[in-house]
Amino acid sequence: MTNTRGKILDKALEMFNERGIEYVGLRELAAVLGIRVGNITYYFATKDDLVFELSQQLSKANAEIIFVDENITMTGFLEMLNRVYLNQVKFRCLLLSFVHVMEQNKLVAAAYKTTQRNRNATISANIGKLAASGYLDLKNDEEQDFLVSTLALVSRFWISEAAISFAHLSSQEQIRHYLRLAGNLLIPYATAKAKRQIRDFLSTGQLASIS
Amino acid sequence: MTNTRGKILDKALEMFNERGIEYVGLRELAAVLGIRVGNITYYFATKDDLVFELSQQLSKANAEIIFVDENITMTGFLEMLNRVYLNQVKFRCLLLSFVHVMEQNKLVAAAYKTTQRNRNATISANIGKLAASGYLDLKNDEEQDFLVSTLALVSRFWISEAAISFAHLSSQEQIRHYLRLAGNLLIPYATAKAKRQIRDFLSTGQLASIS
DNA sequence: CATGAGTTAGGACATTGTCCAAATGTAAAA
DNA sequence: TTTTACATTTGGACAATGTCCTAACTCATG
Repeated sequence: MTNTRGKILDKALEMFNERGIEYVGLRELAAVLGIRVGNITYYFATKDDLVFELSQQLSKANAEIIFVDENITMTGFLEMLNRVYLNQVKFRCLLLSFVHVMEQNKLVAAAYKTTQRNRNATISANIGKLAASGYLDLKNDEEQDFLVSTLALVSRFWISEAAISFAHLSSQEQIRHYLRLAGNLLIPYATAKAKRQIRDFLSTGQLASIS
Repeated sequence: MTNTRGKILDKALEMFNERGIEYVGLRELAAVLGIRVGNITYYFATKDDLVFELSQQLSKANAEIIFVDENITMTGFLEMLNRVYLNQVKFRCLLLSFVHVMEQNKLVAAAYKTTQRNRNATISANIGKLAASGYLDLKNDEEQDFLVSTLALVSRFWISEAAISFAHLSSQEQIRHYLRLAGNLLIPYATAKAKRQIRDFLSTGQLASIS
C-alpha cells in the first residue's frame, strides 16, 4: 500500500501490536507517519472505525483458512488450527483487547456475532467429519459440543493467557504449547490412526512462524 | 464500611462491574458518591491504585477458597471451582479487563504473578491428590499438566467469553455451562466413582448464586 | 488558466487521569 | 476554652486524549 489510508492501517497495526490499542494515541500515530491527526480522521472518522477495519482484515484472513473440508484428516485439522493461531499473532492487538473492543466498538461486535456463529458451525462440522471418517470416536452430541466449546474458548483466549503467563516465550513456542493442549484435548476421543497423526503433528509438524 | 475510603471502594466495584473499569470516570464516581474528585485521589493517588485494592479483595476472597485439601473428593474439587467462579462474578470487572489491567497496572501485575504461581501449584496438588485417592487415572505427568493448564485457562477466561457469547444467560447459568465444561474435561481421566460424582454434581449440586 | 473534488493542516472542544494549594474539619494538648 | 497539629475535603489547573470543523492546499480535468 502506498496510499495514505493503507499506510495508516499498516502502521497502526504495527504500533497497536507492539504497545496495545489503548496506549497508542492518534497524535503519536500521526507523528510517526509524518502526517497530522486531522488527516487520520479524514480516512477514519473515529478510532473505532480504524480498529474495525483491522478486525475486518483478520476476519478475511481467517475466512481463507477456516472452511468445511469434506476429506479432512486429523493432521489437516491441527494444521488449520495452526494457521488460525498464526493469523491471530499478526492481529494480536485485537485479541488482547478482545472484551474491551467488543464492549465499546459496536461495529466490531456486530460483525463478530455473525462471523463467530459461522465459525463455530464450521468447526463443529469438521469435528463431525472427523468422527464420520474414523478419526474421532464420539458417543453423543454432548461430547462433540464439549470439544467445540473448549476449542473455541482456547482459540479465542490462548493469546491473552500467553501474553500474561508466557511472555518470555516466542510466538512459535506459545503456539506449540496451545496446539499441544488442543491435541491433548482430542486424544481421549481419538482413534488409533488419529492419535498417531496428533503425536506426529505435535512432534514435527508445526507450521513455520510468520516473518 | 462507613468511612469514605470504604464507600469509594464499594461504589467503584459496583459501577465498574456494571459498565466496565475503563468507562467509569473518577468524576462520575465522585458525583454518585457526592464527593469531589480530589477526595478520591486523596485515598487513591491513581485509578490504578483503586483497581489494585479491588484486585487485592478478590485475591483475598479466593485465598479463603483455594487450598490443598488432603482428603479432597471429586465433588469437593468441583465445589471449589464453583466457589471460585462465584467470587469471579463478584469482581467480574477485573477479569473482563484482565489483559488490559495486567499490561497497565504494575502493582496488579506483580501481585498476580506470585498469586498465580501458588494457585496453579495448589490446583496441581489437588489434581495429584485426586489421582492418589483413586478419583483420577493419570498415566503420566503430561496428562496432569494438560488438565491443570486447561483448567487454569478456562478459570481465567470463562467470564470473558460468557460476557460476549452468553450475555443473555444469568451468571448461574453461565457458571453451570463452564462447570459442565470442566467436568467433561475431567471425565476421560475419571474413575467410576469420580464419574458418578461429576454427573451428580452437574445435575444437582451447583452452589447457589450470589445475592 | 480556472474549476472542483479530494486531501491535508491546524486548531478548538469536551473529557480523562493526575496533581496541588488552600480551606475545612477534628481531636488532642495547653 | 483556646490553641495546635493533623486529617480530610475542596476547587481548580494541567497535559493528554478522541472528535470535530474550517481553511488551505493539490492536482487532474475542462
